[in-house]
Amino acid sequence: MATRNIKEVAQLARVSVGTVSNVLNRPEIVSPATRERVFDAIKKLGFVRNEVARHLRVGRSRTVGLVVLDVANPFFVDVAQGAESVAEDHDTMVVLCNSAGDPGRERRHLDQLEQQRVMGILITPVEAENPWLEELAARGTPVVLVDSPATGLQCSVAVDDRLGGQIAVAHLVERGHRRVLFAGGPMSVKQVADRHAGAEAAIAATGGAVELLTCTAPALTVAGGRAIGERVAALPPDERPTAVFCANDIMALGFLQAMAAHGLRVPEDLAIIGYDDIDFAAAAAVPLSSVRQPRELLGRTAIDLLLEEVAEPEQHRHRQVIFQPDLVVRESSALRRDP
Amino acid sequence: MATRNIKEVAQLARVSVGTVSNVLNRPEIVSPATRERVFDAIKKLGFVRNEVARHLRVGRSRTVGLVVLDVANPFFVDVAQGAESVAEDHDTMVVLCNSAGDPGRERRHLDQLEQQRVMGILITPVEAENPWLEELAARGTPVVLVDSPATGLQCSVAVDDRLGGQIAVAHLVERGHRRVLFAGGPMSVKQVADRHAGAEAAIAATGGAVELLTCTAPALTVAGGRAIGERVAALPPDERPTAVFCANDIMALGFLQAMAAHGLRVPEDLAIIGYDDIDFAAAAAVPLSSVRQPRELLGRTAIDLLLEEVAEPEQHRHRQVIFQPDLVVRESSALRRDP
DNA sequence: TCGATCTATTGAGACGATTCAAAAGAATCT
DNA sequence: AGATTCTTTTGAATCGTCTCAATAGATCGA
Repeated sequence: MATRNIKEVAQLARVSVGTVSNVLNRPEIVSPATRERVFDAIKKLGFVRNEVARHLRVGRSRTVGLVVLDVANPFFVDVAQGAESVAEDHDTMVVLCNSAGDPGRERRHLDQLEQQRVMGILITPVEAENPWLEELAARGTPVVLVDSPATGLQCSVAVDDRLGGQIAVAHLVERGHRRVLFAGGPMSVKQVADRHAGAEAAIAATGGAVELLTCTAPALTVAGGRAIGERVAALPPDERPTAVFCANDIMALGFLQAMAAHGLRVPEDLAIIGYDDIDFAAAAAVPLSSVRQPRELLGRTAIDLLLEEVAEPEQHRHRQVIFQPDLVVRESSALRRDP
Repeated sequence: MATRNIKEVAQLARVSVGTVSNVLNRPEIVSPATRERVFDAIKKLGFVRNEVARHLRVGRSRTVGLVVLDVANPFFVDVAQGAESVAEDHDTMVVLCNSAGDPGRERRHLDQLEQQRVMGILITPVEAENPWLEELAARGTPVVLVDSPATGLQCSVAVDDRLGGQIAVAHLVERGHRRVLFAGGPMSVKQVADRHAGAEAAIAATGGAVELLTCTAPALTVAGGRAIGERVAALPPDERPTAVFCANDIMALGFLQAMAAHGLRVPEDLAIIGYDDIDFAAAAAVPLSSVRQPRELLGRTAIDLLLEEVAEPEQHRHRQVIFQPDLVVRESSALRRDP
């Protein structure tokens, strides 16, 4: 009930409010005796500094917003943890927002964050083209794109998704598969489109020897993967692909569930490879092959770029950082088959 | 760079700041003509309301903090989603903070949230006894305990963990196991202690026919579960338990990995049951039996209680809501064995 | 003892929005 | 027209903290 303010502390310690503020912010310029007196008063009253007022006055916030596509996807949790580990060292708070792939929710979160005058925003945008984001940046909130390459107007941190798609499918081709399915989500999601493009490139390199099917779910979720799995299981065996490349691991887990439910064996009847290499991939019914991304590093780098921009807004040059993915082969795609 | 304020808008629209504020907050009392003029000015300037100043003046925040034990545990992600779904309807933001089971981190998050003068805090505390939390509440920030029963001084939402532990172990006993291991974490975590107590109760009910071993890891993580699994695998077969009850699902997944790594079959050599029934449990190498908790409901109820307290602080009576867990039997404990 | 320096403390504006009593303007009635 | 009521608009005060120029007090040298 009783939220004390600096004035009450000043009164009790018999000093001016300016002195209390000094004790809080530059204790070294205050004489030890008064400092002690002020600390006592603070403790006695249970005074807690009002960061809202401070922020209003100082004009600079100590929180950054992180807007992710799906908090239920451990990939983003790891990205968030990477970001938070750096933020912590800078006495900064990361607030995690979930757009859940919905542009409306994303927009609402961005509005809120801008209204709160956060120090900056890290975001994995729902849609590649986002004029709203550029306006936001133009109005003065630094934005760093995460897991999505920027066009030069902003900083970004990403992993080469095209390359990732390529090494995934090249691996399946190398294992002897001649009929490969890409199980993805909305192509409007840049990551999906890029991974698909990589897959196509790998197929093209075979000179027509391998066929690529494409099937998309409304969202990159366990349910989405399961739904595609159901459709595949329903196909006559000779039309069925022998391998599937899922746009991410949680879809792959869903796909795997569908296979199990229909008695199809992985990798004997059908090989699976996912994307992200989340921890649960290794613990799946059949340990999943996957394309690994440096998840925490992604988050750490993103906030590094942001802090850099905030520290020196004038001489800051936007940068696009790109990491390389790599392949992790596990049981789900380990089998070599004769074409 | 250019963050406009209400004054600039007022200037451009040739009205007073009071009128701009009215347009923003009670547009109906402003004449249509001026309202239009103000909206135009807002759009032209790209004005975005400064929520910080607003909050300072109004004294009430539109954000609540949610401090969880482990964001990497999908259980808490689901709780968070439940909370957020309700918050959204009240135009409120949920900021998710991860204590990662560390009292220091928890404390720092609480400090920050209090300094930000959040509307309230939902928390799964690291330690059962937490005087700090009570002081915080006494100073005026409403607190609701999540997944941890309160003593009456606060609101809380929990699931009966003792009952959960009991039904889990009773199920194993019923399946014929006579040597059961409880794989837990620090007993200072209330949930762990309660589930363990439930397990003991189920054992006691057998009148000495069944033996309970207990083994704890430093944290309720995949790695923790794997570590305990390693130790179990290293035991001579006749000393090995035939069933294990893990304090949560992610530990169970780790335990399962260790079994697979050492060629022990589940459930033939050893049955496993977890806790939480996270989505990944059903998708595990061997689909996991688990004790299900109403995860989203937990989050929704918690924020309901908080909003209730905030709405009517005077006549609010603290309440302790308790839900019942239930058993989900899957392959990992399906086998009946002869004692 | 009187300045000159240096150190500690003070207190009056900001910061940007909201509120509300009061003023101004419009509309209605006699 | 003048009085009365109703509708709009105004602008000063406020929220809690920080900043910084100004002041007070202490220390030192001559």
